[in-house]
Amino acid sequence: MFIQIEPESDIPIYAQLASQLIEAIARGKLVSGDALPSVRSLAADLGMNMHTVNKAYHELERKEIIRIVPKSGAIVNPLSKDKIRVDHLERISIEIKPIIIEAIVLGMNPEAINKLISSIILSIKEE
Amino acid sequence: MFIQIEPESDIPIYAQLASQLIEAIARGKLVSGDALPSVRSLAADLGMNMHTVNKAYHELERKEIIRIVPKSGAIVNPLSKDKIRVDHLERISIEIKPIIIEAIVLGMNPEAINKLISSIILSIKEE
DNA sequence: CTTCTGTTATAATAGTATTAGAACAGTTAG
DNA sequence: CTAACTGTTCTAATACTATTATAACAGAAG
Repeated sequence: MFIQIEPESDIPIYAQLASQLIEAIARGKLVSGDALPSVRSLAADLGMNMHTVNKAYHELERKEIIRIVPKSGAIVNPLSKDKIRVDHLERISIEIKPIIIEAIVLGMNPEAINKLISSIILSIKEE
Repeated sequence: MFIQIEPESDIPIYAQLASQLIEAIARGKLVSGDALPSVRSLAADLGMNMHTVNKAYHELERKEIIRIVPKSGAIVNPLSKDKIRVDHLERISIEIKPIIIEAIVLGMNPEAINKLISSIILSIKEE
C-alpha cells in the first residue's frame, strides 16, 4: 500500500490514514468498487493496531466515501462525478470556512486563494 | 464580546474561541493594534477558565495573528494587506489540502470549489 | 469446515482538554 | 510609590481521546 504515516505528527495516525486513503481515491489509485485491505492486514502492513485502521475506515464511512459491509470488508463508494450532495457540500463548507478566514487575515485576496487551490488541484492529479 | 461558544461541539472550546477571534479580525471588528481583553476578564465573560483563553491566545500568537506582550496583554498584529508570507502560505496550503481532496472525491469540480469559496468570502464581509 | 472478515468487550497507557487554586514578577494607572 | 492588573508558571484533579493489546463472537467466503 502507498501509505506513509508520520508517527511524530500531531495529527492522529487514524486521521492521517483516512486522509491518505481519500487522496488515493482522488488520484485514481483506488476506484469505485475497489476493495480496501482488511483492517487486520493493513494494520500489520503499516505496523499499527487493527482498531486504528478500523477507526480510519469508519471515518471514511461516515463521510460516505467508502461502504463497510459487516463481516465482509470495505469497498470504495461510487463517486458522483461533477455532482455533490447538499449535506456533503455543507460539511465541506464548514470544514473549509475557518481556513479561508485565516488566509484572508494573513493577507490573501480572493484571487490568491483561488490560485492556491488551483495549484493544489494540479498537484494532486500530477504527482 | 461577540463570541458564541458551543460547549457540546466536538471542536475544543479554545479552538472555537481562537477561530472566532480570527473571524472578528477578518470582519474588521478587531483591527490592527487593538488590545484583546485580558485572559482573566474574557474567561469570566465567557464562563470559562483563564487557561483556556490563554491557550486560544497562544494559538493566535503561533499563527502570528496577534502579539502577546508578557505581563501586559495581547494586541492584534498589523495585517499585511494583499501580501502573504511564504511560511504562512505553506501552512494554509497544508491545512486546506485534505479538504480540497475530500471535495474532489465527493464530486466537486474546480469551478464548484471556486464558487463555494467565493460565497464563503462574501458571507464573511456581509454578515 | 476452516479461514477470514468486521464487531464487540475489557483493559492498560499516554496524551489532550478543561478546570481550579495559588504564587510570582513585570506593567500600569491612580 | 503603591495598589491593582497582567501574563507566566506550577501543581493537581477530572474527563476524554488515541493507541495498543487480547480475546471472543458470528457472519462471509473459499
